[in-house]
Parts: sequence; structure tokens; C-alpha cells
Amino acid sequence: MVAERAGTSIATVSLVVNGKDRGRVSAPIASRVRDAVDELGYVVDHAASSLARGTGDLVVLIAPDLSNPFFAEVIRGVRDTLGDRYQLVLSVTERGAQPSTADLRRFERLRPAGILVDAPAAGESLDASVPVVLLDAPDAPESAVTVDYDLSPGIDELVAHLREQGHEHVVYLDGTARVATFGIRHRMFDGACAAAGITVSELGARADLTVDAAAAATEHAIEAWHEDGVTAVVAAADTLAYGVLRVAGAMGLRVPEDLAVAGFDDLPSSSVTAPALTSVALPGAELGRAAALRLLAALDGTAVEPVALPARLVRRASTGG
Amino acid sequence: MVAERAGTSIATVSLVVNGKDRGRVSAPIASRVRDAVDELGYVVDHAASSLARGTGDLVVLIAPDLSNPFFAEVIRGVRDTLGDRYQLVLSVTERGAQPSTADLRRFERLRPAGILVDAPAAGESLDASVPVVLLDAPDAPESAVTVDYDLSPGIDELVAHLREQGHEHVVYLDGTARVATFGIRHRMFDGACAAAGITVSELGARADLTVDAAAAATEHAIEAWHEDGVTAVVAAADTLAYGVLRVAGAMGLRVPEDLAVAGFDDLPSSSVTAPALTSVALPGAELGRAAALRLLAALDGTAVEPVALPARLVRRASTGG
DNA sequence: CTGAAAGCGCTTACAG
DNA sequence: CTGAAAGCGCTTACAG
Repeated sequence: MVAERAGTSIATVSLVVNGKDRGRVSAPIASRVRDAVDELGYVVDHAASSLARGTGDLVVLIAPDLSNPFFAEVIRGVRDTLGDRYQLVLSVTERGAQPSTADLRRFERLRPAGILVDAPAAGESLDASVPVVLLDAPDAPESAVTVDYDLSPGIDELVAHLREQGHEHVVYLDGTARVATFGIRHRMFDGACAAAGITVSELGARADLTVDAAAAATEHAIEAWHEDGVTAVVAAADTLAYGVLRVAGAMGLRVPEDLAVAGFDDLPSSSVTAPALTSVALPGAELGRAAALRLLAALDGTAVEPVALPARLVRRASTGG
Repeated sequence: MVAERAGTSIATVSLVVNGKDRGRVSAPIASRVRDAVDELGYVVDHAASSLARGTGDLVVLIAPDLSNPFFAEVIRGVRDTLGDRYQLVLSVTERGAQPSTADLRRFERLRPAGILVDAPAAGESLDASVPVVLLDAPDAPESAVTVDYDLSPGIDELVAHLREQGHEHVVYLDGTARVATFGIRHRMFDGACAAAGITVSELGARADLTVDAAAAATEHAIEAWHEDGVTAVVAAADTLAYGVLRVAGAMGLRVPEDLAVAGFDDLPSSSVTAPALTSVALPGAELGRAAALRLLAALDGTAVEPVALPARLVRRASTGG
């Protein structure tokens, strides 16, 4: 520990550096230490520090592949809320994979202060030796600390809107990811359609969460959809809906006259697609913010109550909205 | 170290766990240790391990705000190349800020094996006590290990294409970020226009890298652009171009007839905008892959040569392409 | 082939 | 108010 050049002991330096010097170290010595620290550009070693105290100041956020810009929003929300008492690091899973218990284990080694897991794989236990908060994990056990969306207002609005526009037979384009929230979106959508007197085609397809994959799936199915009398397709994510739009455009179909399209997420780019996309808005930054607040509370030992952020519909041209 | 329940010493366990047991530990003991490890779910403590050996297996990638989906591609490239000998963690700067030397310092504490810095702030020294490779840092000093784009083919194609389409007076919409690559895009574009006999309007604007900010900047300037006789706008990034498209659409301008638009990056969503966007494609995943390879080489002590990935133009409807 | 011991750079009771 | 010492969980020469 180089900074003992201040002419004092290692212990005293540690106290000053960690701001625990109030009433323990005299002012002149403390400032002498601070000067030495500045001059030498000293910075406490994270490994040694977290070994000694058993835990560090890292917060790790485990998220699925970032190609969905939705996660960028979540991350921003977490970042902005965490402040600089904690250092946020991110880990992304492999493309198409969801965060799992194995990922959690890998990061427990780092002795983080806490772990945030976004859109975890369904049916994982996801417990750890440090505080964990789960984002967008509607199937999590009661005991888990979670932050979720309340999808029903958004989905109800969407289905009511489709009904108003005269749609009676629609199809659902699902994601392939094994995430609970996708299952719920699908089920709630089916339920809302049944209640509204809209039938959902048996010809539902699924695709990876990329524009290309969705376009391929759409190309494969669109003929059959047409023959089945489908007039609207609802996609589990905006990126999927983009693929539908691309294929419809390439085939010369008019949206929404020949085929209406809607998605989930309301990504920033959804206002500039051709045509602009109707979408169930899922406020990512707010999800991140709420999750970070709950982690902070858990770290402070404060009680936390469950959160469900309401989703709402954003109507745009792709459904004649 | 719980795993000494295998009935052997701590040192032996350490050897086995780290795979350094060849010719040092007998087979029966080694397998007894491995069984114990499995049973107890033991996992070596990262802090203690990196303290003891002076460095860990973490690779940190410092990137600017992820709202630009371009970075998701870069990250994917890095991830896929790094393999599982190293553990990748990401850090993102605050919105609008570029990675700086201060960020590097904050992560040196973690004793990573190496650090990757994407789109660093211009004019920073960015040296560290561990191997560092810079991505998209065309102004970096000679001594730095870097992976860059060679923009000239893409920009030359873009300008030639605009010329072919009859444009003679265009405007440039720059980003506000203090990143070297933006400066270079702008300069190269100006140079190519001059060479091709296209004049660049004095009314160039700049905006944060978001659709909203670009839309606001465009709204503010578009009237003046029109009076100035501008027929095309080239934006420093696709996200900026989306903002231009949105405003043009809202004003009832036809793209490209009334105003042509082009960007940089070729994001996945650029094929589905209204109209589809012409863009200088910057392959993000390849940038990430190249950077990871160079870091791996540096860690192995292998020599590495500079890399510059060529950019190329993707013509779409927004320029009549 | 195996184990006892030192040391990585800190933090935190505990004496003085 | 200040310092000497133990200990955090590992790794790695070094003896045996």
C-alpha cells in the first residue's frame, strides 16, 4: 500500500479512503493522507477490498442478447438509478439464450453487492447468496423479488382497437425465446380476443427476435394466413413486427388495408417504420429504474413491495390507428 | 476452502481445480477432489483468486450508451469470439458520454485480464496497466492497439451515388458526441463532395444520437435547408436519419423526390423505415470480433497487426437507390 | 506425488 | 486518536 508515504499506518489510510475517519483520525493526518492519495493516483484494489470485507460494490445486470433495443432502455434506467455508490456491470447471454441459474453462479464469484436478472429463462430457481431482483419474470416464485409489467390494460386496448377496426380473424406471431413474459402475452392476447369475439388463427408462427427471422417466418406463412382469412397480425415484439412489415411491403400488400400489423415494446424506431407501427408500449427505462430501486432497498435492508408497471397501447398507422 | 473434505490439502485442490494437476497430482486423488467439488457445488472465489495471482479472467468492454443498436452488434462479436476462457462484462457510460480514461481507471481496480474500449472520447490517453484495445478510435496514438473502419470506400460510393441521382447541394447532420469517428465521417464526406462537385450547405446541424433529438433538430432547420436549395441530407448515423425521415413524413415531403436521406451504420431496422434507408454499412459484429481477436493475441503474447474494416454503401429507396 | 507456509492488498476489531 | 495484527480465500514456490 504505497500511500503510507503519508507517514502514517496502513490502517489509517484505509479508514480515510473509506470515509470512516470521522472521529477516528485527526484532521491534519486525514488531509495528509488525502493529498498522498491524490498525488500517487492511488485507487483501492477491488479484489483485496472485497475479499477482506466479504462483498464488493459491484452490481451485475444479466440480460439476454442486446439486439433488442428494448434492453438498452432497461439498462439506462438501472444505470441512472444506481448512482455511483455501486458500479454497474452488464453481462449478456448468448444470442437467443435467456439468463439462467448457471449465469447467476458465474457472477456470484465476483462477490457483487447484488444481481439483477432481466427476462430470465422460465422455470429456473434463480436464487443466490446475494440479493437478486428479477425483471420481467412473471412466473417467478412468490419468494422472489420481482418487477413486472401489468400487460392487461395494453392488451385489452389493443384487442378493442382491432375490433373497432373491423378485424374478426387475426394471427399471432410469437417469439421463440423461452421467456415467461412471451407465454403470458400470448395467453392474454388469446383470452382478450375470445372475450371480444375475435378468433385467433391456428396458423400462428414463431421466430427468433430479429427482423430477418421474422421476415423469413412471415414469408413462409403469409400465403396461408391470407387463405385463412386473417386480416391482422399481432407480433410478440416490435422487432418481429418489422419483419412482417418488410415482407408485406415487398409483396405489395397495403398496411393496414390488406393486412394490419401490431407489436409489443414500442421501440423508438417504431414511429418511423413504413407505416408507423401500433404497439403495446412497455416502458423499459421505468422497468430498470424500479428494479434498481428495489435492489437498493434490499441492500439497505428496507422493505420492498411488488411492482407491476402498466402497459398501454400506442396507436399508429399500421392498424389504421 | 470447503472442498478439502476430499481428504487432501488445500494446495492440491487448487491445483486440480485450475487444471494444473498433470504430473503433479495422482489420478485417484484428483478424481476424489473433482467429486467433492461437484457435490459441494464449489466454485473458486474470484476476488481471492485474482488477488493471489495478480490478475483475473474478466474482460471488460466499455461502450457508450447502448441506445444505438450498433453497439449490440459489436458486443455480440466480442462475446462470440472471446469464448469461455474469459468472462466478458460490459460497462456503459452515461447517456451521451464517451468512454474516458476515468472509466478505464474504475475498471482497472477489478484486475481484469484486458479491457476493450469502444468509441472512446477524442483526445484521451487511455492507457492502463492491463492490455487495452480500442475500437473505432481513429485518432488514437500510434502506440495504441486499435481496430477501426476504413470509411473511404463507403463514403466515396455514397457521394458518387448522390451525384448520379442529380444532387448538387446537400447538407450534413452531425452527431453531438465528441467521438473521433464522427469528425472523420464529416471531414471525409466534405472532401468527397468537393471532389465530386457537390457543395455542402453551411446550414449543417447536429443532434444527440436519438430519433427524437434528430427530429427536433430537423424540424428546426428544414425550412432553411429548403430555402438554401438542399436536395439531400446525409446523417452521421442511421438513428439521426430516422429523425429526418419522421419529420419529412410528418410534413408531407416525399423521400427521395423532395428530399433524399442517407445515414451511417446500416442498422437492422434501416430496411424497414419509410422509405427504406440508404446507409454506409459499418459491420459492428466484425468490429467486435476483430477487437476480441486482438485482445486474445495480446494476452497470449502474440504479435498483432492493425486492422481497418472496409465500409460499403447499401443503396435503398431513401435516395432513389 | 503431496503438504505446510508465505503472500496477494485490503479491512476491522483490538490494544495502546 | 493511532498502529500492530489477524484474517478474507486463494495460488505458488518450496520442502519433504
